[in-house]
Amino acid sequence: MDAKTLCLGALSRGDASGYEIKKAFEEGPLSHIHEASFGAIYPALTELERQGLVTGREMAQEKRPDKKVYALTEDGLRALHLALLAPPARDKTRSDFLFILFLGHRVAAPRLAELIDGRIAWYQDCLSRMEACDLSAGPPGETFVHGLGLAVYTAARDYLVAHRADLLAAVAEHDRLVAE
Amino acid sequence: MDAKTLCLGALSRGDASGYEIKKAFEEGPLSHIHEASFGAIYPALTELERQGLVTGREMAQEKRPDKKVYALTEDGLRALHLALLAPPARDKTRSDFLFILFLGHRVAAPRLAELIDGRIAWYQDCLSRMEACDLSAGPPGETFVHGLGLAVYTAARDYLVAHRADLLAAVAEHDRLVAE
DNA sequence: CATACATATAGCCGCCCGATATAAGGATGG
DNA sequence: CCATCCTTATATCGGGCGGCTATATGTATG
Repeated sequence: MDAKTLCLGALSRGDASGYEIKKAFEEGPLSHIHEASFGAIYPALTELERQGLVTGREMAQEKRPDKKVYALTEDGLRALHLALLAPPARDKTRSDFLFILFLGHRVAAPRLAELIDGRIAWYQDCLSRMEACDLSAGPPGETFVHGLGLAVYTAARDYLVAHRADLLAAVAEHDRLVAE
Repeated sequence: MDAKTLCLGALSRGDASGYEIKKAFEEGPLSHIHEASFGAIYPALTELERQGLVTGREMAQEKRPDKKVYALTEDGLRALHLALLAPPARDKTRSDFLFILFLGHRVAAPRLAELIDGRIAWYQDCLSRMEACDLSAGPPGETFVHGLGLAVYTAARDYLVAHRADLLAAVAEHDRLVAE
């Protein structure tokens, strides 16, 4: 999915500004689903407006800078539906955390412990916020993905908690053997 | 992690060619951990060799094109260790599948069913291959990440199987209400 | 025998990301 | 009370990357 399609998708949930679209991908309902940066969002919105797939209107605000709010047009909704019918690209994961863990025997055990504990805390925090969300009145797709996220993050958190000590012991042992 | 660090990490497991490094990220032990393309790998290896972090040697092959095999130098190992100590960037996920599911009420139920069934089959296949791998003799980090992957993919597969019918029914119902 | 895939390397171009820039307002600490 | 940092808001730029094309040899398939 390119940045324009991601913006169309975000706008299909309701009118939003570039800043709000970024927030949706960064910490909102679309986080952990796809990525969209300011460097991609603003040019995409400009191009979508030029193509007539969205319309933008200036909105004055008090105590905050004015913002430009975008809305999907009929053409934009059609373009989104077409994009959703295209075969999805395979998922792509870029995890420095997993990469470091994978090479964990090259990292001091205390540092590994710190990373794992940080990740456990991050999962706890995510899960708390997700469990605090009531999506029962939302569209079924959003509810489904929310539940899937809960299941996956719970499994990951539980695995880290259950195997944390084993990994640290194994890394310490591995270091000991290598030192011999 | 940039492409050079990813290559250093891959080479820390053993000497390899650019093609083999790509394979490690595409379908090998590093798949689902990070991404590395040919467009990034070959320039990275060239630069790493120029910086003295790796050395490359031509290797003739029978019935196959000759290949260039790279090996880490001492400097390269040091550079890798430094990179592993840097704070990891946050994980990034780009999933067209989740994006389409999230907007699932905009997709025909039969198409959604097809996508979910395809994803269930994909998880089954991944899990079978992962369960067939015996990593007990491998470095502890690799074993840990392998176990984490198993746990996460099992949870995801189980959730899709358990909630598949509910989602399709909810989407059909959502379509019915929208049509009224 | 033509086509497709695997193995192998390389380069190119467009897209994207992270950073910087600008600006107004609130929060925090000295 | 002021400096600094954060939030909100938009925009742009340069470097890195990905996907594609290119070339080449060998095997597999229809």
